[in-house]
Amino acid sequence: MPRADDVVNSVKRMILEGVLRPGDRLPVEKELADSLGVSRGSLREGISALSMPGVVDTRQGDGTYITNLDVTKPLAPMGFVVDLEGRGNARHVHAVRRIPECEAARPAAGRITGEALSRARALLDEAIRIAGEATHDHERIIEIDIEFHRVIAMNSGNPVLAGLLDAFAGRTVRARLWRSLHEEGADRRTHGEHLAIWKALAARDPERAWIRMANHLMGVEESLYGLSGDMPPST
Amino acid sequence: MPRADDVVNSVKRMILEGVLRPGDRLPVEKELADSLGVSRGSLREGISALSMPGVVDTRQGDGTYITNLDVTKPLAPMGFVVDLEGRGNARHVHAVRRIPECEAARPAAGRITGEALSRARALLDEAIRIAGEATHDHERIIEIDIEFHRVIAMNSGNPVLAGLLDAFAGRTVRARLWRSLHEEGADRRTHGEHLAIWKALAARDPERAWIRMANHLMGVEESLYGLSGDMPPST
DNA sequence: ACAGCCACAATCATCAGATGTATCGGCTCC
DNA sequence: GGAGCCGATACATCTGATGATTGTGGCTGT
Repeated sequence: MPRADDVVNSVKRMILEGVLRPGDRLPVEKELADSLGVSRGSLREGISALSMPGVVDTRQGDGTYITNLDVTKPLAPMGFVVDLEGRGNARHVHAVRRIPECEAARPAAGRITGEALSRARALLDEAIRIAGEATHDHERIIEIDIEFHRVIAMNSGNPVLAGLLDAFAGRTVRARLWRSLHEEGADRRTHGEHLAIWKALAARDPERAWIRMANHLMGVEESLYGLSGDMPPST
Repeated sequence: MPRADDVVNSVKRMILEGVLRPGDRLPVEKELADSLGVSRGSLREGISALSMPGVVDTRQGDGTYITNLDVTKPLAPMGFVVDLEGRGNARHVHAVRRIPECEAARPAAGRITGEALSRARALLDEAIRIAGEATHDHERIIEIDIEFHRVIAMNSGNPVLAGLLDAFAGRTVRARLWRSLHEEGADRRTHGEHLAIWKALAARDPERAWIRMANHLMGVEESLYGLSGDMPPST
């Protein structure tokens, strides 16, 4: 077994046994390397592997710390695979995305904060303003779209759900989606659908929010692929 | 930005752009390091980080290869976090899992093959047989449970959905969560619920399959965490 | 006494070079 | 033609040195 894997397992075990706890700082590289019987290079490889799924966080000049472990972090690397999957299976990816996205909108209607509601509204206002401008900042529209959906996901009350949506509706997937969408000049229609979702949230109406969200995403899918009775799991 | 992150991003980009494809071998360390303008040490840190979520696989004396990327691999580290933080996070994971699982059951009812149906039935028969035995092979029961759900997911018609469920309901994430369940002797109740799902599938009744599946998973969640009106996104 | 600036020490980041070890593929010998 | 040897190749690991960044504690000026 590679030395770096030893490091990974050792640190994991130390965390499981409570020797290291969230927020703790790991021993200095040299010291930890010696105590594990590996060189600094191998140690750093192991630590690097642990930092990918967000188990540890290392800051130059300061030290390496155990993060506040939560299930959301390991979801991030999944976004890459989803992006990749989107090259050949975009339709399937969108069909899957629709499911949790709708389920997030439902509880969000019941528990979204006034602040988040305002923020969502501000985003929509900015979007329609940009759509009316001559420059038509495409990138910014995508940013807003992502952020709008993220606000909803984060108010669903389930961090895992929010993380999953981050992975499935990340930048790459969304960019591909908007490229074709924009060509049809669908900006305004999209804005209308977003607004309908916002109103349902503001009205604290879960069922309405669910329907508006489902309608929105279904519309997007149809304008991309047409209406094929093939495989999409119906909702 | 740390050099190792450069490596990670560069390799990721090369994969996304199709320069590197699953199964391909990466250039030799020295060569790749030079082309990215980093030292071998930094390169290895980056590669090490990529190997944790299973993006690449490196074999001594041979080379480093791009793996067959699927959504399951990046989620493997999540098992660790679930083990660690336990209840709080696990509940969220389960709540999220329920959503796509139910949505997979629906279309599966309409398109599942006779062969898959037979296989699912055989699994259930084996489960009830084992439950009746004195030895009571828990591990095998868990295997069967995973496989039963997998058969359904694979017949949903959406490979991405099947992958997602593999990730969320696969061995790494689920093993420990379900051990306690089976220790309570809930095997028989679980079997009854599974059978109800199977009957709905055999009857080609999507709505019935959805309900049976939702009922099943909800029951599991309740026996694990109790009925808390807290956060689970309602379905 | 307090605020702001500065130098120092601790710590991670990165590099270069050397040596060990596993794998694969071709060659030899039977 | 097949089994076994052998060398080229590639990763694995260590050592030692140097750069970059951060946090801290002391110093200074008001």
